Amino acid sequence: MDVKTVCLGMLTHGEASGYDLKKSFESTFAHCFAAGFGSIYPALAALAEHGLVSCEEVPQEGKPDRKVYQITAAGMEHLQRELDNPAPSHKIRSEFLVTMCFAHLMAPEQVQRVLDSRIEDAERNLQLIDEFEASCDEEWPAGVKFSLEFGRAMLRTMKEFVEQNRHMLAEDGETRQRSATG
Amino acid sequence: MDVKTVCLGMLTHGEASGYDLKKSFESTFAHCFAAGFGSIYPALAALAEHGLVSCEEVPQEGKPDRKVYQITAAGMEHLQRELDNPAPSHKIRSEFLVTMCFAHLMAPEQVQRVLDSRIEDAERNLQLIDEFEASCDEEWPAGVKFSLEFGRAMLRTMKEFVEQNRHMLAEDGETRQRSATG
DNA sequence: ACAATCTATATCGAGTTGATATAATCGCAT
DNA sequence: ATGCGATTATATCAACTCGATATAGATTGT
Repeated sequence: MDVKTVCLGMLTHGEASGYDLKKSFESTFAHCFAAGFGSIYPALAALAEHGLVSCEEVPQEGKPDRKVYQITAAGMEHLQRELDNPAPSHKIRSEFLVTMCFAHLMAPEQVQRVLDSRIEDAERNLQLIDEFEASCDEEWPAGVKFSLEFGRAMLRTMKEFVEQNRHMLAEDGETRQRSATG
Repeated sequence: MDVKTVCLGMLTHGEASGYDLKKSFESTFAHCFAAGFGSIYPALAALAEHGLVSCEEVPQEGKPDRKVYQITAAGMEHLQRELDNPAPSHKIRSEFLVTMCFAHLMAPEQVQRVLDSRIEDAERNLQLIDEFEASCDEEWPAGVKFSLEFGRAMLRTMKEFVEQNRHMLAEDGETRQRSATG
């Protein structure tokens, strides 16, 4: 599954422009799948080329034309085939955890800064989910709610884990210097 | 931070070939950072070109030469600068969660298959962490332990969440058909 | 009056993914 | 012994993604 498929899925909620889809990536899907304009626009172009979406160009004075995309019957079929994968992936790419693996090469203050920023990031993302759910109660299908609650549960665990285990990396400035400087 | 930096970090544990590093990506780092040969070999080549690692070609009869890489002083400095990032990222890319967002477009049995496979995947990964920790108690720095325990905590939450909330997606075959077929 | 932010599209280089190719050796079962 | 698959080991390639950058009028805030 790539950005194309996710865009296709988003279009089942109704027609949208690339800009609109970007907003979905930053709200509904923020906790599970990121995509920038550099992926979205080529994806929409490819979908249109294969007849999976149709595009209506809405002229606007001054601004560039607003290109509004709509999923086609062929697109709907394609999406359903993509959703047939029995074991969709769930991947982590964590500079944070890699960094922590090398904590013994870092200044202790830097390690604590990194842990603080991870907690802050988790809190920020929890708040985003809260705000999103508050702003649109009811209208989303159960799966979206499931996905958001999943994200919330993971973020809570992340925050609590860092808070409760940061002492593992709070060196007393003795172990580190020995091994770092020989 | 990219694959280059992670390879550099891995080499602080001692010299290794691209093949050896791949094994690290599949064990110590499996829960936080994936990389295949298509990333690792170009990364090592680029690191060697910039003098951040040195390469010793060990000829082997029949097999291609084994290229053993070692981190240099310049590489060590570079690594430490990379580790200075105060807010390293932690990214999710989840085909699973995207799929669940569109559960209302899927056959109910397929939804349950996907949930089953997610639980199995979590169990498999928890087991991998258990095995890895059992096989090498003591020798890893605290940060690696922290990172592994973090992975374990997240996987446990994932498994429990799916087990306890899958009923949200267990439709009674009534809601779905109405909205799917009109 | 001016700055910042928003709407809106698009491109590009660098980096990554996943598949594929090559080739000898090792363990094991028939 | 012979054959099979797994392991050791490197490498490439097309397709895809990321993050930065460019453009440009409209709106909102100070």
